[in-house]
Amino acid sequence: MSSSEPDTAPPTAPRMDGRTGAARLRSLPTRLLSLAATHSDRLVNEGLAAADARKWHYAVLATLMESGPASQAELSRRTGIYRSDLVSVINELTDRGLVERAPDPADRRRNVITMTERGRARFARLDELLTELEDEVLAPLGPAERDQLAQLLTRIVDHHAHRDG
Amino acid sequence: MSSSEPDTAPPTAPRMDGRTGAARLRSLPTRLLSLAATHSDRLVNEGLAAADARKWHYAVLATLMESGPASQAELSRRTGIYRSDLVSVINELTDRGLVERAPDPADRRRNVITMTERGRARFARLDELLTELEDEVLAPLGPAERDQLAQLLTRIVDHHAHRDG
DNA sequence: CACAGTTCGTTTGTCTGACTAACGTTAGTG
DNA sequence: CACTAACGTTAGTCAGACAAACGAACTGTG
Repeated sequence: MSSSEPDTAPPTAPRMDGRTGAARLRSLPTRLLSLAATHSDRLVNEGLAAADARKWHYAVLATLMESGPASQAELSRRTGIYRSDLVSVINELTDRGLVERAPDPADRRRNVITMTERGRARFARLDELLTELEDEVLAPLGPAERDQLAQLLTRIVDHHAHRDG
Repeated sequence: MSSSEPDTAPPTAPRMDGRTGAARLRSLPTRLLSLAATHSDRLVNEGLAAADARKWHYAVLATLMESGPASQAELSRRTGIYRSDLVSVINELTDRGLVERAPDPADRRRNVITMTERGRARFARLDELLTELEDEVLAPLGPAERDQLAQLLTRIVDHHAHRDG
């Protein structure tokens, strides 16, 4: 128990380290992921809230920016926002005059969401703001490390995205 | 990836890349962090739920395992669980016979939470389970990459933990 | 053409996690 | 002894992720 570990390597990889108890707890990647995301989300949400915006606003504007007008269902798919939650997001955006919601004449089930000029300007503002916020979140990391982190996270996200929806 | 990058480094670093719109959206580290944490949390929660447990159960047991009996306030500080939420967690653990809650004779405001024998066995079980779940979450990454990820996340978490609570 | 199945927008509601407020009890401190 | 602070607890807010269902509209098949 004190120190000598048998050198017979266990078959299926041992415990992460020699760690047990709370030390293990502190080093658990899933926990670190949760904590980091919590801090990150808080900073981002506060920053955006101060500018009267939400993450979803940015997500929708960014998508419209790249792909042009789209139906809500399409926006839902591209941004990952549930279509039930998207309703109020579009409401907020129209209230602020950033997008317009109009029935699609070609398919009367759909609404076509179009960006306004104000919307484009707004996106530019939010984009800058978000750059600053990202910088704050990633403050302790250098440029190369930030890239690495992004890459690793992308691999994880892609892997799990393909497995379900 | 291809090869030719202009070596004139811009003064204040430009936009992350040449990315705009949705491509930028998809590469935002804060967003990746959120998504990865969502997937990770879901897997972990489902796995633990199948074993009639929750993340908090593991966190508390791990802390008790390492540091021995503690008051709820102390557990709150060490695990990061709010003391208001800790109440029901301890309830669940006592219901399952994994810990015992007794008033502290030395300070009658406090409860002393002590692990039972069953609790220790339970922790061992959960620890194994969590190892499997971690493995599932980090499936697309190799051992070295997992370490890197853990390190990067630790830096971020520590940085932001010191800044507030 | 008719009918079944699907898609779309929307409303409503659930569940979880992070977090605040307040209250009675108990300990220390000047 | 009066004050303040810590403790456990209850209750409640707020946001995000997600399920269920519904009417309206569209699509494909026979």
